[in-house]
Amino acid sequence: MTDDAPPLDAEQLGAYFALMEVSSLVQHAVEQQLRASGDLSWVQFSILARLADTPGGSARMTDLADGVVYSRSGLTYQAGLLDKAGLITRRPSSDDERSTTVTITDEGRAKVAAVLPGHVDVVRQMLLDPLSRRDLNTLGAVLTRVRDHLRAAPPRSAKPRTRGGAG
Amino acid sequence: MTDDAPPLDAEQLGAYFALMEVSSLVQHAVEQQLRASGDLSWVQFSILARLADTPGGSARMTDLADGVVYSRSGLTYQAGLLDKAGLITRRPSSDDERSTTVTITDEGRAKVAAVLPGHVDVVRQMLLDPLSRRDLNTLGAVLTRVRDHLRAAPPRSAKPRTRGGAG
DNA sequence: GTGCCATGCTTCGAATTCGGAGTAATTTAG
DNA sequence: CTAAATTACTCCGAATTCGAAGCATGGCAC
Repeated sequence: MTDDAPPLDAEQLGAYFALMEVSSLVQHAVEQQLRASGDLSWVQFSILARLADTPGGSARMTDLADGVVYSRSGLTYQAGLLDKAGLITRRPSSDDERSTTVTITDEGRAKVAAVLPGHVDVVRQMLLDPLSRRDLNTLGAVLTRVRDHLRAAPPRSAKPRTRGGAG
Repeated sequence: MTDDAPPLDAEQLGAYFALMEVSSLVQHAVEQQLRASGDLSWVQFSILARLADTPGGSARMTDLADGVVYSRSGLTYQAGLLDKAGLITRRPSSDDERSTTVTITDEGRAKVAAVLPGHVDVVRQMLLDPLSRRDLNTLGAVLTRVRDHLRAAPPRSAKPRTRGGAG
């Protein structure tokens, strides 16, 4: 077991709880707005936005799943919904037959364009408004560093693909 | 409608995305750890932790729901699970008969104590390690300001309690 | 005291999520 | 080239989540 796990002090706890609460609140509000303005969930919007931001408007399922923190099966489900709604198309990748290439449709782009202003509004109102430009830069810098750290050393997804060599 | 919603610039987008991704990653990892070490979900842990931190170890459902960003029905469900597991007890409040007072049991406290070290470990490893003390303070301060702002002007939970006479 | 609305919680049905099993295709080893 | 391992995705069942409706209690007006 853990021999010594010194508790977190007030500052650490405060930062942790504030992070979780703020992100929860923001995500909840964004989800409501997205649902009301375009019948989209947060995940669906994330998928569409990511596709819209990609040069060809296409990506493989895996790339999508990596970008969005999401299970593969959940992504399949949502992609099915999006497909049925005509916002994306799916077809086997030409390069790898086992891979599915997802492409955003014009209707999908229109949907993103339609909900984006409201989305931005909510984010601005909830997250950006109370922050000075300086605070914003700092927040971005700090969180980016954390994210890079997480990507470099994921505690759960660490899949040493060559289990034998270096440990 | 939104007449003009100027898009977010790179810094704003970066901060927003980084916030959502980091919190998602951290929550996911914490959830895995909690599940593995004590068969608890994040919400269940939040409930227990909040109760354990309360003087009498008790709280009303409403207070719990306010603290955790959660629907009432979801809280009822989780409280039922926690009750069945013997980690909390529920009984009608002596003050308000319609209110349910939730109290953490000794077993509940033991559970919290059991999973806390691992929980702290994960948080430290994922969030705290890559941050300097200075960064941590800044992060906490900035996020706290955002949270206060959100609590002061909730865009969705705004519940004008005097509905204007009409019913 | 009686009637009416607000509040607190639970139940219900529908939708979403996850992990694991299953299928198909690519890569690697010999 | 053939067999085994790996990778990519989908299907399935179980668990969790939410919003709306329902039930009971409390506060208030009269």
